[in-house]
Amino acid sequence: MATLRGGDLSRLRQLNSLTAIGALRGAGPLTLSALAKRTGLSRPSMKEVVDELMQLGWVEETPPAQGTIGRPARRYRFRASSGYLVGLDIGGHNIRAALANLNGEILAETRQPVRPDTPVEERLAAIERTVASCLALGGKTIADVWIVAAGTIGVITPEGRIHYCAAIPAWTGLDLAGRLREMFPCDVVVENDSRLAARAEAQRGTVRDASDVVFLHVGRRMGAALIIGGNVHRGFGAAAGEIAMLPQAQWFDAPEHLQNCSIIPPDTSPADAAGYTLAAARAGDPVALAAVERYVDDLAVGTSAMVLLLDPQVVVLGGGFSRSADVLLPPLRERLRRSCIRLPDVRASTLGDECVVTGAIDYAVAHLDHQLFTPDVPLPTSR
Amino acid sequence: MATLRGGDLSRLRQLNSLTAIGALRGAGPLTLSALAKRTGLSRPSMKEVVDELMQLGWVEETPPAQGTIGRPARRYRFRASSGYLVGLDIGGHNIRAALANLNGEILAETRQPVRPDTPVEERLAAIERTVASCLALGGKTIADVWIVAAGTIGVITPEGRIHYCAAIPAWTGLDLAGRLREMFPCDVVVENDSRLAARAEAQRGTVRDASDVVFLHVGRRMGAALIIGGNVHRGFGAAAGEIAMLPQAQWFDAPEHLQNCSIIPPDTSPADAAGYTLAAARAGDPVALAAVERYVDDLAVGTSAMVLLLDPQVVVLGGGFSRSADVLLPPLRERLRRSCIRLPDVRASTLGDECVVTGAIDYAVAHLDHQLFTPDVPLPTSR
DNA sequence: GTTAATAATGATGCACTCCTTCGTAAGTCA
DNA sequence: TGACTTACGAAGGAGTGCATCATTATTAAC
Repeated sequence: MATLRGGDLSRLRQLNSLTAIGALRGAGPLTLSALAKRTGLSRPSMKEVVDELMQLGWVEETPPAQGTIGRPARRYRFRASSGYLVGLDIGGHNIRAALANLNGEILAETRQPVRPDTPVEERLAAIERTVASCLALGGKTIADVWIVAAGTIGVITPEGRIHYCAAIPAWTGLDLAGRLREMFPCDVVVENDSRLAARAEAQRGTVRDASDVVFLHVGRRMGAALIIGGNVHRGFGAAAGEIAMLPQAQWFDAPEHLQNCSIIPPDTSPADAAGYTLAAARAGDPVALAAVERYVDDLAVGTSAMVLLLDPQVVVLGGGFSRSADVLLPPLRERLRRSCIRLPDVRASTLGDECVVTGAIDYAVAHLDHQLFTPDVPLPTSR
Repeated sequence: MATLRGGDLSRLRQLNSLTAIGALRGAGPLTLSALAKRTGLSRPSMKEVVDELMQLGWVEETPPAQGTIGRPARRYRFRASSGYLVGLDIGGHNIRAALANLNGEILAETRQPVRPDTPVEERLAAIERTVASCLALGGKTIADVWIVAAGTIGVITPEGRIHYCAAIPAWTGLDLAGRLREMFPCDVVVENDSRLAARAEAQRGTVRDASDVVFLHVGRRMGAALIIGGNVHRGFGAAAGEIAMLPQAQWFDAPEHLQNCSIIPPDTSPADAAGYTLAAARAGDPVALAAVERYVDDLAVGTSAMVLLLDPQVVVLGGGFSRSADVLLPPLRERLRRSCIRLPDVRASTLGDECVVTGAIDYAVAHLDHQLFTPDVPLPTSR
């Protein structure tokens, strides 16, 4: 009720225009009648709204559907190619970029390996290269891009500085948003990677149906994010979800159980170690199974805390280890059943390694929506 | 954006009416011009809105202000006495009732002691008596009451059953909402007591300015509640905030440190034991201070988990022990500073023992607002 | 006591948005 | 080719909000 406001007749038109845009973005091309039905407006009114939106460049006409009875209806769709969005995943070992249209449909993706100890300037240069190649792959230039949304490991400030980053030591203290703004002449937003992955999960993953979700970002690093009331919870200082910092949660070192298991061949690369243990556990190796048990024990402590505190509808296991959800979920469920009041639905993520960069695109879309739905914020020209 | 909808012209009027009601509820009597200024509408339009609201019985005129230059303006106010609200705090040792008008202004309060082992039927009878005497005290009858909002210890289901209650053993399994509905011929809502106290704190307490808050409900029982984005977070199964159930949080038995301190005289009643320890600690008794340290150690573990997870703007210490905030807050701050990324503002509640019953009234007001702001929900007749 | 200043009131006309209705147009099907 | 179906477009009407202006009630100053 805080934000509920009436106003002018033009405000009403604005609301109806936005509802129409929302309907068009949600579903593919729609006829006027279909739009009217969805928004609750009458057809003539809808016509006027759509005419206006076409004039503003937000909506365009598409060829009518074939083979329908009666006079073929004009069809309209959101003009998703008025501008483009770039998503970035700046991780310890990889930099990923994605190019998407205003609907968040991904048109191109690129990836470049880096190392956790890559110096800052070199890493920033790699980011620029990755984005440039992604734009080239999609046949666009940076001038076509409206928003760059970047996700990175670590605790970030609301303004987009890296407050603390254990995974990329040199990252700590960097004004990432500032540096990216120097690099890209458009709107830049920066967010924690786990929260972006959670967003992707809520937008296109396994929890599109739920509005209260605990997202576990598990892999070589442990992270978490919360979706509350349908929104990714950011926290007052943009530091929500950092339960790994609590010693009692036994989270920080939990992956060690999997990465230092005695059955791992000595020449295995660190990137594959945990995978080896998980695969062995799937095959029934008792030592690996014991390691998994210990890992899940630790994982469950922090997860229980989150579940007890938030009583979410769903817990999602995402991140690198989610590929082994078949091994991890049953014991995790078992632990949660014992410690929680109500066992939430426990699911595995269906998004792969692109979850963060996908979430970054979704974050950019949300940012655009926010601008769209907030009067007084100037929009990039759409025509 | 999910709930953002345009619509009809009547929808616009509805929005403006609700904005007007909101403005009138927030501030005392307002003139037409003041209302217009607040809502952004023009004076003539405001007039029409107010006329309609007067006709519907939501708004009434009050005598004009004296001693103003120019023609005195008519003043209008929300007709808070169109109906009444009852708040209930059903605790282990006390039942409290409050009667308030539709603005949430409390007109009468009553209290009746009970015991944790009071049988269910007897306790329900006590509830009925407490409410009856409260109504009598306020000069109203149950027919004047639109909503009864009840808070009680324990985990409740979304439907208002007691899922589990450690403090009142016989309470577990009771369909509290159902029994109260049999008792009172009006709308009945049931909520966890800590969440109600948090709501009171957000509405009239120390955190009116913050939208992300961790509320610690500390006393002989430990509870917690979260305010996220300005809303009290309830959880999918209405079981949010139950971090005390997590063994690692060391919360459940934390009050024992204060209640079983060796310096407490043997004939002290259990209700006063912790208070004795806290008072001794304030006076500098080393044994009491050590007990307080141990208590805060435990309290800080669960609090750290919540702060790390949610990154709230404020942590509020409420409940019975908040009277000793001067003793508890400094060491709690110290612990949190060490374990958290960003130390939130740590404050003491200013509401006393009536925090839950006050919060129940605020919950009833919120429920009424919800009905007001949700079309299609029939309202109690207001005229 | 009279007059000027101030601020609210009430009435009028206008602009905008949405709705209903109806005749017309453009397809499919028999 | 004609019947049927569906969409289009235009016209008229109702509801809502705004700007404007003459009127009214009160205070302040002379």
